[in-house]
Amino acid sequence: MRVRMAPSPTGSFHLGSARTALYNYLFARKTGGKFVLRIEDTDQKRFVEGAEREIIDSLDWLGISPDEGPHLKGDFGPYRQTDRMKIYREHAEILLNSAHAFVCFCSPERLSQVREQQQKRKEKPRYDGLCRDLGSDEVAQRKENGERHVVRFKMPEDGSTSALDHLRGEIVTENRYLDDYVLLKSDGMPTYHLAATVDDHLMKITHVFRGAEWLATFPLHVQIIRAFGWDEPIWAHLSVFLKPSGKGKMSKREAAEAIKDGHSIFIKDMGDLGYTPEGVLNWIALMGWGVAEDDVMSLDQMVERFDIDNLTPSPAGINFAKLDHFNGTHIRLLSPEELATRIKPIYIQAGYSVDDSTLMAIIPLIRERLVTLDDCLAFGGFFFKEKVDPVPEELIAKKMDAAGSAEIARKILTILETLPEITHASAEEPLRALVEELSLKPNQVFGILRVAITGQKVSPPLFESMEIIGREKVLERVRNAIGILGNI
RNA sequence: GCCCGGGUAGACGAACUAGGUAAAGUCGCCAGACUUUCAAUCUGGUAUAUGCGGGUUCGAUUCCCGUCCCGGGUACCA
Repeated sequence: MRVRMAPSPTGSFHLGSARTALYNYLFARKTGGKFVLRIEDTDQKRFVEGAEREIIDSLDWLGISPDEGPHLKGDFGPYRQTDRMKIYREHAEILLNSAHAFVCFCSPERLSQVREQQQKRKEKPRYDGLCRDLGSDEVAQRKENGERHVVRFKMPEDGSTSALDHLRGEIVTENRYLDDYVLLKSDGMPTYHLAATVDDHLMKITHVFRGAEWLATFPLHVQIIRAFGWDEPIWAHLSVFLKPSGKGKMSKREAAEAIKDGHSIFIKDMGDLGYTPEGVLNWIALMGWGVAEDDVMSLDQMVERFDIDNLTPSPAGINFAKLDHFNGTHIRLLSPEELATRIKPIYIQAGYSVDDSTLMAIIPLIRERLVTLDDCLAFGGFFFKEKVDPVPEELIAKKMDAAGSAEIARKILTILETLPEITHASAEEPLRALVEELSLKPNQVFGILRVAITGQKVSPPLFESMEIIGREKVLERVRNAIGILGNI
């Protein structure tokens, strides 16, 4: 089995493309086949520099790299369509010779005029067939004269085209609704329709999983393949992604705004936002794939369970809450060592100097609190700081004033100073005794201490944290807090 | 306008493509347990709905007709 992902380098690699790639990858692995990356760069106007690099990088980041592609070896190259121009011209020639295509000299101006008139008459705009039956002599002559021309597919005028989509079944379209689509543009470049069908055949693609936006020209592609007399691949048109509400597609503006909430539909942003490849993969896998149970899956598990019969044709709303869920779940599935190597760069980038033993020590304290990897800053940044800067007001316990809180802090200090070592085991008992003695809520006493030690109201468990921070710094931070409370 | 898809709780999706009890499971949300904050974990709850209206049928998410909504196409873009 051979499958392919054929993006055009015209913009950022997004969720939809990623899922198409994933399904292709899963199918290839499942069947022991090959996953091919082909760059469809025939549209020079929309070409974006660096987009191909981003596609490859995104695939690598996700861990679903292709087996063949422009950056890899392979027996079916070249894998970039602009490097295959000769092939397309030859194949256009074949269709011309078999009368499945014709040369068309109509100017864009004439075509838009025709369209206008058709629309005025409430007809469907389509090519009016002026050049459909030009004699070969005339064609040769006009070409000789240097007239600009394209090659169009000669769509049968009668009958209908039946195409089989694996997810939807038979899709029947009457040929009179189909157009004489352009195959070769006047600049010599092929259109998608020619290039993709030719390449899929030459690259021996057996299954085409592509976006549902191709459904409209699906009959055309089937027609082209039949005109060549080739075997068809199995087709599956994957549903589109909708905005979170499930109503309508996400606009460019909405996509840009998602970033402000820490979300993105672009794979290149995922790492920076603290998402893991495992989480993202699991998330997109389940948009359009009905998995009955145990839906937390590793890539290997997905390969094992993937089945194109379980794919759904209906559109799926993008649900970022679910991404958070899968991300957190996969973070907790990581080994402590693996998690450490992933968050270490985040601390370093934030300017902390990180020693590995402290890092390993805090992993058990923060791992189940992380939704995204960069949450490690919020939950564990204070471990690596020389000193913390509590917000004065936050040091004041509930239902108490600054003086009262300072008083408690002093009592805490006294207790901690008597301890030769501050550990979970040694500190908990005396501090709880203090809570009893003052008849306060644990929350009040520990709250003061928490803010003093960590500089924040929400943190990993207190006693374990103090143990890691060490006696010296703990005492210093408590004294500092007492000072702050005294100045309020 | 026309053509082609899609429409099951707030979201994803089950109910195997011969019409036979519709909503399993996941996320979210709410509550409880645990508790030192936040989580994690466990338990319970939440949502009466097959877009809508007809028809065929003993019986319709499934078949037929009409209609609405969403998406794609209607390009020398992919």
